[in-house]
Amino acid sequence: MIVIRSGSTVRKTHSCGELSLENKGEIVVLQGWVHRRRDLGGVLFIDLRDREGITQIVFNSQIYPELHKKAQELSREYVVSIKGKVSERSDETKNQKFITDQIKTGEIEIICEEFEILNPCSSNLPISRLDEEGEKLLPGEEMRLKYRYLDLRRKKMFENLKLRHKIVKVIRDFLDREGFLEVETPMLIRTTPEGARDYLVPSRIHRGKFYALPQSPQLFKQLLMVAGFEKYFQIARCMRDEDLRSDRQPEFTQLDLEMSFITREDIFLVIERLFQYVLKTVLNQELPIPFPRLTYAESIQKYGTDKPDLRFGLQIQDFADCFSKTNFKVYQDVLGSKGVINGIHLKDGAKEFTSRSKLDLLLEQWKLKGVKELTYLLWVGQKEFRSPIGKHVGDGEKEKLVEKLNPETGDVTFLVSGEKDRSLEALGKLRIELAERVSLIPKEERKFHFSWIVDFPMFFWNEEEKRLDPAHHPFTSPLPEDIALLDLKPLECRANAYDLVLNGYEIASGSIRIHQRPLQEKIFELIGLTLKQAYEKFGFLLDAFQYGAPPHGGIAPGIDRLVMILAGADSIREVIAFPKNQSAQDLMLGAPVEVPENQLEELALKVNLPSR
RNA sequence: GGGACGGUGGUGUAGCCUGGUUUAACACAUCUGCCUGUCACGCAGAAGAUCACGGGUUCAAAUCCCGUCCGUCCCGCCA
Repeated sequence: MIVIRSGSTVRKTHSCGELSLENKGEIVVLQGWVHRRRDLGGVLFIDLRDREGITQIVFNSQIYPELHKKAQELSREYVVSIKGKVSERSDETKNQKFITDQIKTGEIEIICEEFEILNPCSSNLPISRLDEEGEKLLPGEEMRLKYRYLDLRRKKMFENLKLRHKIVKVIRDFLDREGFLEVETPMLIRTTPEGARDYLVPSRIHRGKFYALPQSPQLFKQLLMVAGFEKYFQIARCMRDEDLRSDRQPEFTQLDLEMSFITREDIFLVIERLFQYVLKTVLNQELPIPFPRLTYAESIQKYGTDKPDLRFGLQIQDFADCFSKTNFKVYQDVLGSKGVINGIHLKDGAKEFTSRSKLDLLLEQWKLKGVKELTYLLWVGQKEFRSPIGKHVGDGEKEKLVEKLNPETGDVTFLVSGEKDRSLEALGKLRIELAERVSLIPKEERKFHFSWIVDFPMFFWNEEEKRLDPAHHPFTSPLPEDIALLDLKPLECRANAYDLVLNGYEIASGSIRIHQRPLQEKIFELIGLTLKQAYEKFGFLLDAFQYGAPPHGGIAPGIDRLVMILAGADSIREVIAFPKNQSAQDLMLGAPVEVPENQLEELALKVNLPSR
């Protein structure tokens, strides 16, 4: 017989995380999931779980034989309503695991007097262990995503999303107090020529035409500045149809923020204070401000990337001076052709690279990655090293190396020679690999190193299209002192743009915008948009600029990455309730999916798949 | 689009290099029985896998080779 219930007639009086000795003797009702059962024959223990915690329920055959018999039915993940008396556990049977500052349920148990099964659960659960101890037994991500509602029952996932909620709430509280106004901007907008691929939405009313989903609310927030809102923010969803990574999803959330009548210093200060407040409120951690600043050029030179992980040193050093008079043909040629010799000195590297064969293996691996110019010096004394290029290094160079590095036995120096950008990029990646291999980044210890990267170049050269591309976006203003370079050497012109970097992740990007029409027109021209094209695409912005646009600028921190780092997770999927897999599918819903012919007809669309 | 790694009962892994002594092993989950103080309960037992798919090599393929599909990570891409 199927019993249809609209729900139990009784309501829970407490959560599974709040009872303690203070409630001793009370009759309570708990409702939740059967987390685990321990059947000892005459006595049956049920761990009842809800989002707040776990409380032990006891069925005793001597006290309530009928109830004890009926309770045999209870199995994992059954949803039940339990009525019973809060009872103190004897000292030996108290569970210390559930006696903490926040939780006291290990002190007590519920002697069940009545229960109701609100819903049973199939015995073949695709995720067999939902407890914390079972984390190593978790199924692969495919399973977890397909049965996401089960995966989300796990404490870790709930905590991650709770942390996310708190962070977003604290951000809203802070910005509200600072006088920011949250404004919603449209999701159905117009496709833009620049940037990432757009997600398109066909229009039924205007057949053959399409909306695009926003890649960011960029233009709207600038227009809100023109409208005089002065301080705007939004927790905004953004969509970009590009390939995924562990820190990139096709739809993601940004704290979008913009201010008028300010300089970048005002942006820095408000963001620094915001993150200081977030860390204090959410993790009770002190965050010193101001954050360190690096120019883009410095960051590339010292760390080989524009998002350096500052939790450890291992800076890249320039070794050109050591080899300026070398007889080694390879290095002569490199230095003679505007090349560079850079390197990283790893103290006590021999504790990881215990033999030359391990170092040779590393060289092999990097050769496969396309970095042939990597070599090493393994120091076997304060003045002696073993190296594949050992016989090419003369006494003069050796002296300079010793003077520069002051090495000790066991140190390893890694050198990469060649074209500047490529070799620095390689060393930047090597730096991360070395730090991981010698454990310079302690995982348990939550360290958060924020830094600003400033003075980005205005443009990069796009070799395929033979034109300048904006490094940030086309509404970014140049540094005032570099405006003159726009005409002369645009590639040397620096932008008034900045990134915020946290532990090696870019977590925010922003700029002071252009607010004057002639300059905006000039930038469009430089990136290869004719005035006519610019008007077609961005006429509304150029129009707006002629009606009194205030100077303005902003920034957009990525919420998913921020929460991921604060949660100590290694993928943003761990902090998104319903994420997509790497091929951008929702495995739970089975999206994307074909649509019925009549739906396409209404939109005047025809699917034309290439045959293969 | 490219590269690396992986796909073995419901779930996670071992076995694969070096083909046959494996009736495909282990843990978790499931089912049955026993058990009154467990808390990742314990004990005894049972059921459950054409080893992702297709082809090839071989007397013999989970194991070697080729192709396809799927997953994760990375490169490209992400103003």
